[in-house]
Amino acid sequence: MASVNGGGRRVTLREVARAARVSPSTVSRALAGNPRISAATRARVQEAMERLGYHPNAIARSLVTRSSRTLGVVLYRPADQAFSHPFFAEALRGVARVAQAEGYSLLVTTADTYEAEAEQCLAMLRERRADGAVLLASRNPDPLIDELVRQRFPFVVLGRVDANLAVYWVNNDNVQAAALAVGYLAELGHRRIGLIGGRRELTVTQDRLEGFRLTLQELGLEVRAEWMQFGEFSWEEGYRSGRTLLQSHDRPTAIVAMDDVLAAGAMRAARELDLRVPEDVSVIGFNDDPMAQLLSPPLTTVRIPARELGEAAARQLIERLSGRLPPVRHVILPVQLVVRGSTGPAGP
Amino acid sequence: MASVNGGGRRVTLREVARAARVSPSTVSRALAGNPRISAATRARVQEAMERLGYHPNAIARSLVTRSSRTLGVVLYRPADQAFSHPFFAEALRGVARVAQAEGYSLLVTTADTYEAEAEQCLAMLRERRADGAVLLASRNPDPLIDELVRQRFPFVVLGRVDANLAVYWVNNDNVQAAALAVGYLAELGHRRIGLIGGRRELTVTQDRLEGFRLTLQELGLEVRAEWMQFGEFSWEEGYRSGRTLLQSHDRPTAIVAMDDVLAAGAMRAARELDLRVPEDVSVIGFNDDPMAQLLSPPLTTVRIPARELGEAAARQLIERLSGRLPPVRHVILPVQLVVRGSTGPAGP
DNA sequence: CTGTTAGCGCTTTCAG
DNA sequence: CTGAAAGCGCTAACAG
Repeated sequence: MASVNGGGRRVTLREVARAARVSPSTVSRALAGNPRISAATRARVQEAMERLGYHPNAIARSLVTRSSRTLGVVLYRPADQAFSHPFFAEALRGVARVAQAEGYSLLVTTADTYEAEAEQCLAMLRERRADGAVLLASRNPDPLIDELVRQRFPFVVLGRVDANLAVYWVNNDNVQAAALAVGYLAELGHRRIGLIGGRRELTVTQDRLEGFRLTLQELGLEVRAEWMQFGEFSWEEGYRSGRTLLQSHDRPTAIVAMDDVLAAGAMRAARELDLRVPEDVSVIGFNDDPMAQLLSPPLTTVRIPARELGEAAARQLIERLSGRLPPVRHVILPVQLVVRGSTGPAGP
Repeated sequence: MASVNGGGRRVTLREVARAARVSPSTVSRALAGNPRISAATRARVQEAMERLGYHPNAIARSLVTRSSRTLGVVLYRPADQAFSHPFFAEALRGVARVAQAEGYSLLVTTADTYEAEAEQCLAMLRERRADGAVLLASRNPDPLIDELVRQRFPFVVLGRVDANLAVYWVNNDNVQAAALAVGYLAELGHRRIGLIGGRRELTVTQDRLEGFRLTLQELGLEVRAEWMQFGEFSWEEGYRSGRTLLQSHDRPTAIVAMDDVLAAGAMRAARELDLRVPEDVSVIGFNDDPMAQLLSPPLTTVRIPARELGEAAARQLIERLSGRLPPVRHVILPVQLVVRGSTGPAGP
């Protein structure tokens, strides 16, 4: 952490050049590690840089290279709780890790509405603040994605995208993930299975819903509208939905919650209604948030590799930016059923 | 989301000027809302900008204004779990909200070690990628803070800072917060009180530890080294520490965990050892993470206003950057005891 | 191997 | 009220 220049004026490349008695371009080359430069001059330049406490101005460099080496991250936050949601936090961590390893910075945008979010994301790219973007979710339809495609901005989506669009995305098979959950509950003997879902415009909700319905139908089980509730990905919504499902006369014996946070809310609702988990009602979540094992009973869940998804997204985006178009445009990561204590055999 | 220019080349201010038959400076003035410009020309320029789909290049602007209108956020992450920790997530959300409202972007850095974190933070500022930084935690001693002061970079710390340094910070009174927790447990009749703390180099740990000890001494209660455990702010550490404390022969009847995540781990340890909470052991946490109310029993905790702290930090930094030095350099936000089910009277 | 010459796209005096 | 000129700090041909 050695430093020299004490606060005020910054040292410029020009001054280093003067001090080292070379031209600016030579300093620039030394900076870039250009091999076409003699060991002697390189040393002189190095010495001058250190003596003067020089640090290159990234803004100036960006202006000429037309690259900020910055990745924009867009958090869709319909409920104004994006950072706090464990899934997004983990995904973000994955993005951050890869970005950092590749020498990229992260510019994070947030907004209160989808429209504002979209506008900010576009502004970030148009104004050259970021070289590309990773969208931490997708909806269907998604005007932002259409616009990004039209403007030919580089971006990667964490989620599903209309197959007609030539867009990079990373995802897990959410249809199959939901099938896994339903299949497991059916194996345990459950025949009345309820659902607590996220916002219907999100592709993740749509896909898991499809997996849910298809599997119920395949197994010859009932798909009842009043056993399905949708809302924000918050525990309050899970709680509200849980109460609704569990208070109905003909209540389900098992609940598939599309998110561990929703599942936690549902479990709380069950407790308040004096229903035991899993004896009276089984609950299964998605994600395998760290919190899942801390609930009592510990939550059975379909593990979604959030961090890995974020890492894969960042990696794809960076490869795309560096011109190496990866051979595949899509990455699908596997999910895994994690059985814990919140699920059990159906009652008689 | 209207757009014209289709992907490739970007429209520059110069081209707008040409199209509107004015000079570049006039376009620049129109952009800045400069009043010294006639309504007619302004309209012509506006029209040209829209017709060509012009968007100013933030990088070029930054180069000349010497400001990126970007705030750097530094996440200290000794345990490589910063994003995922509810407290940091909430604080970050507060920072993001204010930044966005004031037209600032957020550049987030992460690293695996404290040293790397510090280096990246300095680089961010030296290279002019960010105008200032908010540090989401503080340690004592903290070489990064010393260096930032020496380099006269604008920054705000969320935490306590050596009183000799003229540094902006926002914090809560952690000594008092811990006193609140211990006082409450003592009121319930507990006389053997254990502690699960975070890393000892963090000021938050140091302050809460001081409040813990002082209050025990004032109340004439024992301060036993073997009743105090320290580690990362992770539930695994809370679990490990909880087991250690609760397995000792002469175990405490109450535990102060310096963080809800630690408390959750401790409660899990209690459950595994067949100790009931709160009948056999009371547990109290800090923060009031959303998760706190989902645990069973719901967690008693000292609420720390994480989001408000983040907001205050961002606000201070922005005021500092805009030259309006706020009258106070420090902000202290109040905490609040939230009593739930994890604490109860001491056994006989 | 090194220097010279032009900019990157914008803002900002300074004249008019 | 508007334009001309001069950079912000750096990189990148193109010569030598």
